[in-house]
Amino acid sequence: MAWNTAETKRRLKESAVAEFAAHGLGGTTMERIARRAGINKERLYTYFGDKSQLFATVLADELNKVAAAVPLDSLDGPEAVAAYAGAVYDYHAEHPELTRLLLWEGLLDLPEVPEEDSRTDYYRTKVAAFTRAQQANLISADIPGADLAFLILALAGWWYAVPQMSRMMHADDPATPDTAREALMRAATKLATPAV
Amino acid sequence: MAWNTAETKRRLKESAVAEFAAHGLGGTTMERIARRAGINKERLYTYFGDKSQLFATVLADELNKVAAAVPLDSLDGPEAVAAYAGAVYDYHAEHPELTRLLLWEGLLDLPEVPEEDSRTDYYRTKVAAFTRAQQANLISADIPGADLAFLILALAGWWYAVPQMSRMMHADDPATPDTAREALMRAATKLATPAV
DNA sequence: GAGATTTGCAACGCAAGCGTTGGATATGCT
DNA sequence: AGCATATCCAACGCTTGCGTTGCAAATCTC
Repeated sequence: MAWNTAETKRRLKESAVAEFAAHGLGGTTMERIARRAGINKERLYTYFGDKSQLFATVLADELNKVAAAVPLDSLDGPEAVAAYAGAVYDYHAEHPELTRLLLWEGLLDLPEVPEEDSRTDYYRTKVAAFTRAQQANLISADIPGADLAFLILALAGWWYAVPQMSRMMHADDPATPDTAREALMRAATKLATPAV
Repeated sequence: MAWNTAETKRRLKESAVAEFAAHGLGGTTMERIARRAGINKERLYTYFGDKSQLFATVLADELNKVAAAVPLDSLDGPEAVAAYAGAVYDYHAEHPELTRLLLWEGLLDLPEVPEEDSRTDYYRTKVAAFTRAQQANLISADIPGADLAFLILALAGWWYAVPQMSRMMHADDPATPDTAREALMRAATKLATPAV
């Protein structure tokens, strides 16, 4: 069997993403990352350094993807904002590991956020799309662009951050992914619609 | 010195809340909980069982508080909804540990949510306040009450769930607690105002 | 194809942290 | 006072999991 370092690294990182997303930094063991990948534990150390370095690497690589995630060029009205919110929601549904990594990063309160610069750039383009649409009077301007963009992401992400709260609040009439998505899009539309 | 079991238990639990909130289940050690409380580790085991039982106990006790947290009797209009959102935001600011416990609980994805019944009751009263206000035509009814209530909490909580995202999105014009609160209240008002 | 280099792994040393035990000190009961 | 019981803790055993080492197999170099 031919050497294939790149593939080995890829498999280890893929496995690390899954384990860290599922159990966090503290709950994950190097042993299990290696076993899941079907590769010896020692490879992790030679390729990625110790556990916290591996975690930082995984965060850096994967969370750039989250920031870049859903494309957003221009917003021509409240409906486009709602469509964006829906797309973000769908992205979370398709990539639960990345969402969880993002939340774990928030809880860990790291002094330095990995890849902060490039991620900031990605977010900046999203915010710019909102402010541009506001200046063109296409969507409501009574909430600052950065805040509006952030709150739209809040509406889409909260379902995944505290699923147990959703369950308890919808005890009498359970939320399905569809009803949640529908509510979210209506809310996004309202936030983006100018007040009369 | 007289025996004071109750006080000892209270101090241990207080310490456990702080440690679990700061480091999560995996990142917390029983040793440190005990040391922070100035009490021997063994007490934890006789009083609360093992680590995961202690964690469950802490969650059960503290998260009931979160659910009950901000009183909400009746909502007489969109401004009242905004005031409620602001109060929830303030509560998060004053009790960051409890917010973090809530988020950790969400990430752990426990099969059974501790104290689910009583917490559900608390949430039910919040949702009821929203649906009642909707039926009385005091606030917008185009988003189902439970979803609206849930999304209001999303707006207030997201800042604490992903502070790093807030920082990156506000890179050009940093958010302060005040601007965040202001944006949140405007958003809440918009969500609660009937469409024209 | 001999030697150097790289990739891989089983087995190990060692530290951290969980949970326990044996005994000391304080309180309650008679 | 004397016996029983409850509270407390220092010290310990033992498991888990981090990070390493020594060696084998595969690939590259000349």
